Amino acid sequence: MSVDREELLSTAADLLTRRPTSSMDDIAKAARISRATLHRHFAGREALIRALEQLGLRRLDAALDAARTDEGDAADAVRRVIAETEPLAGFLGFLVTENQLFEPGEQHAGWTRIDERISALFQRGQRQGAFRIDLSPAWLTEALYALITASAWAVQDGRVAARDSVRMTAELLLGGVRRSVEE
Amino acid sequence: MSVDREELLSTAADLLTRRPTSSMDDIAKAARISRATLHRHFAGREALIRALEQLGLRRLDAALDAARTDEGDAADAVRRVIAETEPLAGFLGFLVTENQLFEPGEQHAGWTRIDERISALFQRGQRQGAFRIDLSPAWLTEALYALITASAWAVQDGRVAARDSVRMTAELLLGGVRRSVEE
DNA sequence: TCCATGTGAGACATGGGTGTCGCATATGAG
DNA sequence: CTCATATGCGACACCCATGTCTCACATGGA
Repeated sequence: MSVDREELLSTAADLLTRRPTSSMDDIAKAARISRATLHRHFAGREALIRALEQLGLRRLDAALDAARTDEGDAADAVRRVIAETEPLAGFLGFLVTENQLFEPGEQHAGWTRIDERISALFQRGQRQGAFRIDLSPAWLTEALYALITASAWAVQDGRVAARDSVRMTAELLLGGVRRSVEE
Repeated sequence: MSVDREELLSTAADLLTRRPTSSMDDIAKAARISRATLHRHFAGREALIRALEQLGLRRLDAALDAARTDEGDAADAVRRVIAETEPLAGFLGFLVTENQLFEPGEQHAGWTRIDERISALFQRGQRQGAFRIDLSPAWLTEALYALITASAWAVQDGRVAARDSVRMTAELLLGGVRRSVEE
């Protein structure tokens, strides 16, 4: 009888990832509940988006845990991060877009922790001599987000094959476009 | 007396880049004209966005011309592209976001010509042996857009210094994160 | 069985943006 | 100067999403 809040959030996330402009009514229909019930669980659209943001943060945190960012070779860790976050890419893209759309220039507190986890990985790579030091960890973190999101959209638009997505993203971020001597 | 259409579009572009959710009234105020006059020049918000898209395409075309994409070393040409498009980055980010928001999965015809110009540059680099061939030109093109936009947002948010923006973007795209032997 | 809780359906008011119109006014060309 | 054109201002209706409410119904536990 009662609605599973987590499942409701997942459904909303899926729908909004595909159609970012979906209304509360659309979301309710997708979850097979009435709009009234949706409002009973989330005070309003604002509250729903906030909850989705928290969901995204939890998922991203879990993905970073699974990627074991502080273990082994830094480059391999970056590859694992990309592989683990790839299923979240579309959803994260929605959150970033939503954020950029309604409060450009501001940054939510919840993301700083995630940023720091990723930034720490790049710093580790720099300390160990595997990564170049003339690119700031903050910029590398931004670039990682951008490439993961771009990859998801490119797959969605059919410009990149889904099976190549992770490799393309990782290889570009790690090695760049220029042909290198090593590897 | 008469309104300069180009100047009006530029003003709208500036405002929407800063505040993507601006209403027609906001745009009219920013251009110091009445909302009625704005509607006399553009049938509606839809038409205005379309016109802004055309403006973006023209500016991007001009930037690619200025970058002389088919001259000299391919890597240098990529650097020039980034340098020339950097002033447009925020505006292009708005267009991409708007597009992704209202018609995800679709691609506008006008962009394919631009895509092909950039893609051709990457292909040239691959043919000349300067660029690696295991990353498709289509993906590299997407990545270029993503990094330029991300760079603009990072600057806007204060996470990257404006003076480092072009270098950071170009260096990451060309060389990647991994420390390389050359250079 | 009885009752509390949660849900569905629909109605309702509200707010904000949009699109259109009429009318007064200012500008520039002839 | 005269007139056509373009603009400003305000009003109006319209649409859509949102938020709230009521009432009836279903479910599950005591």
